[in-house]
Amino acid sequence: MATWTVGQVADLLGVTVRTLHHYDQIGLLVPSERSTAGYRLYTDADLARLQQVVVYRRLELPLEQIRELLDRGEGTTGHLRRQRVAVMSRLGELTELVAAIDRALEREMSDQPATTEELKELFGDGFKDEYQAEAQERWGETDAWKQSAARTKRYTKADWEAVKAEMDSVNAAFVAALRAGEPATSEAATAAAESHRQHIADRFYDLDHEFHRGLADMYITDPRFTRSYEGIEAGLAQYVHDAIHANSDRHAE
Amino acid sequence: MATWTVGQVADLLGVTVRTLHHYDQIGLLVPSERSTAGYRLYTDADLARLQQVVVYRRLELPLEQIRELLDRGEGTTGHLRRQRVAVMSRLGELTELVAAIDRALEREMSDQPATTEELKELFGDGFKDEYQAEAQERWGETDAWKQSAARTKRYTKADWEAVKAEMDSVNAAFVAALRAGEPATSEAATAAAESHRQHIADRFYDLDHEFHRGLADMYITDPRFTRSYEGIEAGLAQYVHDAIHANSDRHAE
DNA sequence: CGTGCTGCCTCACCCCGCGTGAGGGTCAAG
DNA sequence: CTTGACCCTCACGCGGGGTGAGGCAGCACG
Repeated sequence: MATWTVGQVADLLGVTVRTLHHYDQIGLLVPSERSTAGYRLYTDADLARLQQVVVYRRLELPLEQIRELLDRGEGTTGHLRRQRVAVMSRLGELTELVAAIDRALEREMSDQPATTEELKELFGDGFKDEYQAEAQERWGETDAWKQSAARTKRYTKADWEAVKAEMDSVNAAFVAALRAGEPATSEAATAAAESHRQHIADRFYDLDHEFHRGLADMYITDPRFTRSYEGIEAGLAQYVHDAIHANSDRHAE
Repeated sequence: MATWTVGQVADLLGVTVRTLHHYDQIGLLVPSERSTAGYRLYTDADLARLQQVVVYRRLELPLEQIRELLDRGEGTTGHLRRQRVAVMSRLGELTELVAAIDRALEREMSDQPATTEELKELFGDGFKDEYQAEAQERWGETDAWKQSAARTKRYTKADWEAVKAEMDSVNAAFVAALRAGEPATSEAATAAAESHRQHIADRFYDLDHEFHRGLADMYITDPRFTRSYEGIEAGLAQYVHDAIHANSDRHAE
């Protein structure tokens, strides 16, 4: 038996028949064959693909993105690595949440009934104050941090807009390279990485190629960075990370 | 200023105005007041409730369930504790997933092309084979495990159905008590716990009150158990856990 | 040969948790 | 007295399917 029908596939991989219909309809998983009666017939290859879909879906990636990922057609390993990064990022978020709950519990225990101000601090969007505090904790003593603080202090609204625009264009370059299927070691990708480095060096703090690597690593280990890159394009965090390392390799020669 | 408008609340807790409208519409969070012009006005208490909603929502509970939970009328601490348990459980699930991905990566690295069978084994529904194997690893040497294996080996399909029916009725008792708002230390809840113990003692292995506590702990630490209880009713895992401990306390006197 | 039964097909509506307008009132500052 | 920024309601859209309805396909049993 070289092919399976919907019901068999459904049992095998733990999805519903309706799901298979849906995936067929949106073109995510079109069975390679049909019987004369119109029955969907899935091959081994189809099953392998479905398996990938199922795993990616566990990460709650939109089906559209899953399709792009799978159609980018790199080995399974690339997908798996990306998945790992994504899940780790979610893990990080939840860990943060636990910490927030603990803080709330502690406060509650000590009978401070938690004012509005504190609420915001505890659960707010978790990016602003909390991040600032943590950033300072992590890098407060470093020269880079001080330099960055000094420079940005006098930035006007217009400056910030320019900064954002520059960053957007760098990101766009990364996305373009990624979509074009260029490897992270390609000219396009490493050029984008170099722009990235220069942008930061211009706007925030001196940044050599070695330090740039550290930043790259953070992009895939800190959930907040990962999330913001993944929000732009699936797999982008990992790609940017790889491209920066590749660029630093080039400049090390 | 004792009340806030939608926009202020939105900024404060990091939700959108539309979300607040929605919550009002479905009765999840109806602002305590309205201005003469019809503006929604949120009080301190409303904010506290919203904060709970926000946290529960991060756990991806359906809004309907969140409403039930909040209307059950327990203190903030109770909610926070439950939330902690739930988040931890989700963390466990994700950790499992990372482990699964790692296994797949390893296999991929060692150039085993991974057949469908193997994939299924790796990612399958994660409850059947995998659980069996793990269970044996954890308890394979214990008397309880051997006893259970010996007894259940000869169970027929009809036996299994009876077992399931018994378990369902015990669970129904827990749910009824929970819904009625009975505390976990109540007669109803501890009686259900006692039935639970006897059911297992009858069907699987001898189970005294001390060992029963161990089982209870597992219900809130092992994500698979947590998930299956939470799937029946939100908050049930914690409730069953508490009821079992309360019951064991009674019998220890 | 019919009669069930299970499994497959398509078509089409429903659900949740909002996002995103459209069209219009409110309120404080200049 | 206008101009924005904010607020209101109403209503449609979307993703990822669930859940029928109505109708063939294929096999077993009598």
